[in-house]
Amino acid sequence: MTTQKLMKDSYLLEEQVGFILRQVSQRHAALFMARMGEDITPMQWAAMAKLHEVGPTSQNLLGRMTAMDAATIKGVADRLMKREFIGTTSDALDARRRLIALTDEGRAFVLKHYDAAFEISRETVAPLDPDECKTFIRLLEKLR
Amino acid sequence: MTTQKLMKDSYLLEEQVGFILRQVSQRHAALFMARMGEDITPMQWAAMAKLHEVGPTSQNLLGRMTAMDAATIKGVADRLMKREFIGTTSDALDARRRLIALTDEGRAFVLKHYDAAFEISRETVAPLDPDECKTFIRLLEKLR
DNA sequence: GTCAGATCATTTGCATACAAACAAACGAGG
DNA sequence: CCTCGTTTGTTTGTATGCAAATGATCTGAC
Repeated sequence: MTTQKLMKDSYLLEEQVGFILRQVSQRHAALFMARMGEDITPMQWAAMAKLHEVGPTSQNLLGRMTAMDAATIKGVADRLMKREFIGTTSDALDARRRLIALTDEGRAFVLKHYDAAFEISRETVAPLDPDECKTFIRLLEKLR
Repeated sequence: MTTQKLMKDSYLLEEQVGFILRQVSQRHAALFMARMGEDITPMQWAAMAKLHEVGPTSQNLLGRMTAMDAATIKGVADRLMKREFIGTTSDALDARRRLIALTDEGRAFVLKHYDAAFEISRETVAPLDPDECKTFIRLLEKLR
């Protein structure tokens, strides 16, 4: 008889999935900053890319589509508004809503940075070969 | 002759690895909050777990070991100090350094929450079967 | 020994994040 | 038509997260 199974492994921070996730996110953010950091932040880009994808929407809905809560999307929208990348219109059907839409300048910005955005995604998974990449994305999607 | 390869896929936010990474991190944070949110934040836990692992260290070094920059670890350390989970001693060999160490209360806190911390890591990868989990961790580590 | 370059800790400024609380407006059921 | 339970947008407060600048200190090359 040994003490097998009675002894638990130590809790090593480096081995915890949450910690590794954080480091990978940090690396992704660094890649983003290197390519587009002069021009825009990751969250502001996400909001504009989604707006470009789906067209005008309410602020809260845009937040839900970009995984930002109401308080967070408010700040992001305010900063995009200040730069005149987006504009608002009142909704005739719902007095609470403000429709958010890309301005011409905002649309031009998205198109100009389209390739860089693709490249950031590619760089992020560059350490993986194509098969590994497919597997990784598939498993990652199961965890969201 | 067709136009194959001339047409690029659209940039869909949902498909970008950075966006999925963010959602998985959000889910992990939610699991953390559900289990330990009343007691501590993820970053404060990371700092204490690392201190428990390696013993007393300087603030900057602790930051490096927990993937926090100097400004971030400062705030985390201040809040842990206020709760008296950690304490500081001056370093006889280097007047710039302040050695940070767990207090008895801090050490007791870590031990008390050890199991919950393990459980959070397990829950995070629960949607994967054991083989998938091994593969996922292995690939994730290649991206950090 | 001294001095330039590195390290440690701190501070400021800006940009997320999210819980909690609110007022205004909507919508369905009675 | 009224009311109760949502939804929308906003604000406040706390906690990261990181760039950049600063002052104090250390360290290695000369």
